[in-house]
Amino acid sequence: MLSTRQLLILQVIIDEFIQTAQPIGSRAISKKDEITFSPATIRNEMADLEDLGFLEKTHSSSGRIPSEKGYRYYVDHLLMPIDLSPRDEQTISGVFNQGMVEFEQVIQNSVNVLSELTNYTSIILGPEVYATTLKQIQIIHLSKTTAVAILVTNTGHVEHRSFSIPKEINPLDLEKLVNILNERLVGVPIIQLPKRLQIELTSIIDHYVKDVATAFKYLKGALLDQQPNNLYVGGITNMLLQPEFSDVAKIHSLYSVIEQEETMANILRSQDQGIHISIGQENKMTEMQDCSLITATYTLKGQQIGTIALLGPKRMEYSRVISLLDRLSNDMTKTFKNW
Amino acid sequence: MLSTRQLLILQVIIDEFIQTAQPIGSRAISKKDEITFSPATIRNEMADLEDLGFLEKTHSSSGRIPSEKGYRYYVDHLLMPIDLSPRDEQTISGVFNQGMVEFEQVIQNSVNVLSELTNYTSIILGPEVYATTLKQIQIIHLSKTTAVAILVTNTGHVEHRSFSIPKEINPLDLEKLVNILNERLVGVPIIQLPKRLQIELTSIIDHYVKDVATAFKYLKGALLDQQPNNLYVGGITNMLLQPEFSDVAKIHSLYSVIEQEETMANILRSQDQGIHISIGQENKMTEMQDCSLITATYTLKGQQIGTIALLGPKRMEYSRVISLLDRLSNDMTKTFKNW
DNA sequence: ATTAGCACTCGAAAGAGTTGAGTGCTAACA
DNA sequence: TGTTAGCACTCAACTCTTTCGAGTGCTAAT
Repeated sequence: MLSTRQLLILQVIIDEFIQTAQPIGSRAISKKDEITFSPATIRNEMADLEDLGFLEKTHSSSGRIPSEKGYRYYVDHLLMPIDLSPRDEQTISGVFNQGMVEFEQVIQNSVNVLSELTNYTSIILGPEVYATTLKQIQIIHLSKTTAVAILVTNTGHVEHRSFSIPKEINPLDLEKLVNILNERLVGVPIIQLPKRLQIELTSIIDHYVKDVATAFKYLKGALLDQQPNNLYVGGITNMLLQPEFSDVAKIHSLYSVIEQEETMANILRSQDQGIHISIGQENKMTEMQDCSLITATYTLKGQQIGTIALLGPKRMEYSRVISLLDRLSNDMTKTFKNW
Repeated sequence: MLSTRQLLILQVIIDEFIQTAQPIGSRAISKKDEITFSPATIRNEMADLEDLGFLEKTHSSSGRIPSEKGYRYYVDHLLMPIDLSPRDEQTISGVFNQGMVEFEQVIQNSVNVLSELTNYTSIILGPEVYATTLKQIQIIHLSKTTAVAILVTNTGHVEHRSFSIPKEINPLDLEKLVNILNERLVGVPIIQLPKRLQIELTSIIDHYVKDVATAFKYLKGALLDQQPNNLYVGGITNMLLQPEFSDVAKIHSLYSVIEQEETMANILRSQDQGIHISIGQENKMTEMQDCSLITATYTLKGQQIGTIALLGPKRMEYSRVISLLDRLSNDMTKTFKNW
């Protein structure tokens, strides 16, 4: 459908625009080494590319900038995977070779390295609760009337929640109860915990061990209203460096979406396995429609347990960013597998 | 030193400027109910106030804006404490009446309510380590080779850290070790932990229980490199709403300071007991010299254990903000005391 | 001591002119 | 027939001027 020459021109324009954020004119294109024809020819081709919807003008006599359709075509057909630069390679290796043994540490480091290397905003959705299972429940008494319940998952994640112990609860009952819970719930996926606690155990405990029923009622409250916040964001201020966000209003609306953890988590959660790119209007959130979002997933035992993403202007360095995300999601997957 | 009339004019100008962020002219001042004299008189007084350094002009024929000296005088002499508005009152009561039992919850809620009510950025330094003591150490095995060490403080704070268990370590030794540690270290202030671990125990363990020495060597590593991050920030994007920060460069430099948790923590840590106000250049960080920082401290057992702060433009609503901080720090102190 | 009056200042907004990087179109060329 | 040189045209960005008005300081009158 597009001639080789048109593809070449489209590629040059997008590559150049990604670097400069400025409209590209025919003369500038003709100066490129790989371009052997004159500005006039280029102008004709550009006019055609514009008619086809791949390019846009900012005003009637301006150079061209890529349209969203242009980016989409570029990403789908023109992008060739590049190897990571030695520097990127080294930085990432450095992070993953330091022998991290904690989930949050891996994620936190990944968020940091991503935003530092790219100057975009990186967002990582932590391991999904349905892939992690309960390792142990512990109760630790802080005082006569307060205690903290600690929940450890197989991924090394620790959730805790303090609660007050009503007078009518016997500390021994509480201990007994925790033992029962551990017996029955260890290995259960976190996501099933509320249900399991609610239905299965309530009846069992009512039957077998009447005396801990009251204790259970209180402990359940403490265990249930966990809402694990597993969204990690890095390099938010990087957006301020992008010329497309020199407008405070834009920044503000974008930040307000990122701040809505629930919304962002849902967006990342709904991503398919592998690498996925949303350009501009392809994003559902209107506030993100000046941006591109590139996501990759990482897995544990073949099951997708989380998503890493980069948010930047539409003129992102797609090929580099894709390589980075690919490398990072693999490294994460590998790291988790080794545990 | 200043006449009543001058004080009145200074007060009107600052009050007005706090609302509008626009220079105030003599005519506008004369329209105020409490002002009974003519613009010409006001102009004379304003010229005097400017000579004394309390007011500034943005250009030679503009109205006046308060200088930093002006704000300082206002804060020191003109501010009268006001009662919280019913709405503020209600919002804060709502937060503190919900029976929170967890340290982090209290702080997180306080940060949120502060930034929501004020539209400034709120920063809270969590309870200082020297005021919190160790409640318990726990080791939970995740797999044959990995475990997570959990550290609970008397404030209900939980720190955790995964580590891998080298082959040469006997799990039983590890357990024995944890028991020993708990026996000896419970009640020790967190800040002394590294020292205690390092010096006192190393020798004791070497003496008494040779077999756990190796285990200790590894566990120590896991316990020592905790750096509790106890800085909570809310409403960072609020700064974008202030007209004095319509410039992206300013925002960026300000954000970069706030992001340096260590720096911010040190600033908050060095605050005196009670409410303290730093206006503009009074702030040490150059990036914050367009801002005012108002801090209040909260206590546990009479000892100052943390700081809450509001960061905003120099034309902050000082009286309201002070009332809010005062109320909030009291509520926090009270809440912690009740536990 | 206060104020009315007036000349003066200066930023902000609006308009005019200039520049230059870009275009589209036409006609000549290989 | 595809390519290119040439040229008129467009428009944002910049600069320069003008106008406007909200403000001032100063002086003289009350």
